[in-house]
Amino acid sequence: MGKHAECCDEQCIHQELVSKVLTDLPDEDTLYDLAELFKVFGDSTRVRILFALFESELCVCDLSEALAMTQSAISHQLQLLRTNKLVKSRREGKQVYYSLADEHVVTIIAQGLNHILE
Amino acid sequence: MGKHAECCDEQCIHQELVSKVLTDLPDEDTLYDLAELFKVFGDSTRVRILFALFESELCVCDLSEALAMTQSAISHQLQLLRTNKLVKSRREGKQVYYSLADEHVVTIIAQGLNHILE
DNA sequence: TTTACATATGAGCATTTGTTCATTTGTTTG
DNA sequence: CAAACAAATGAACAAATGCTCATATGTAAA
Repeated sequence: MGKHAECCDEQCIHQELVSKVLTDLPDEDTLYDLAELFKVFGDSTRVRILFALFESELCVCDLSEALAMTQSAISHQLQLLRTNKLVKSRREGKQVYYSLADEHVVTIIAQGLNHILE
Repeated sequence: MGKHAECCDEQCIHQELVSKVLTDLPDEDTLYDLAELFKVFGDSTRVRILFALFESELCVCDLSEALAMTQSAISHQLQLLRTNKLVKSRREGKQVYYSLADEHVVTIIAQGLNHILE
């Protein structure tokens, strides 16, 4: 005990509280996955892509045009969004259409907006 | 038009959709702030700190002990959390107690959990 | 006022991240 | 089949990030 908290004399540590925190903390995997999920929302390019998809499904080219970014940049970000199950894709001929994977995406972004708009 | 979408021949672009997306996209500042907010949640150390504060307010030393990290590392992250108004602090003697700034924090994390737990 | 303790902070460094560029893959049309 | 187009992908590189270490600041007790 006190292994990492050599910063202070342990007399300032509230042991009961710390113990409770330790038992109630989600497991490492959950914490990691949760952080990874939010990391995906933590980039304005990806947020803009998601907002764009609020309207309707769009192909890579549409997104590229709407966000004024290269096809490659958009495509890379779409892969990341897809890996994290925030968007899904559907191929139709030469084009691939992307859309939101589920309603969680909308809810999470709405909560975020709530916070920054105070 | 088509400035950045040299990837494709514009014949694949759905102009009406793209136009609608452009008018409905939030302004740059909002998008940036939103991404910045989620970026804060996008790190497992910070997520762990927030989870710990679900229990009760804790001093830096408690957090350092609970998360098994140095006081400096915790302190740096707390500053970031404070700057983004996710936690607030209260000094009591030599110690500084941190707690969640508001309920949005809980709601946002809950939504994130919902998503990863499918 | 000196000493000790709790926290904050700046600089440095290794790692991660987002974009670009070049190329490849998949699909349709001639 | 070859040619053209839409999208995906790997490598490279600059920028951002999170931690460590050393030190500074703020507070209380001796």
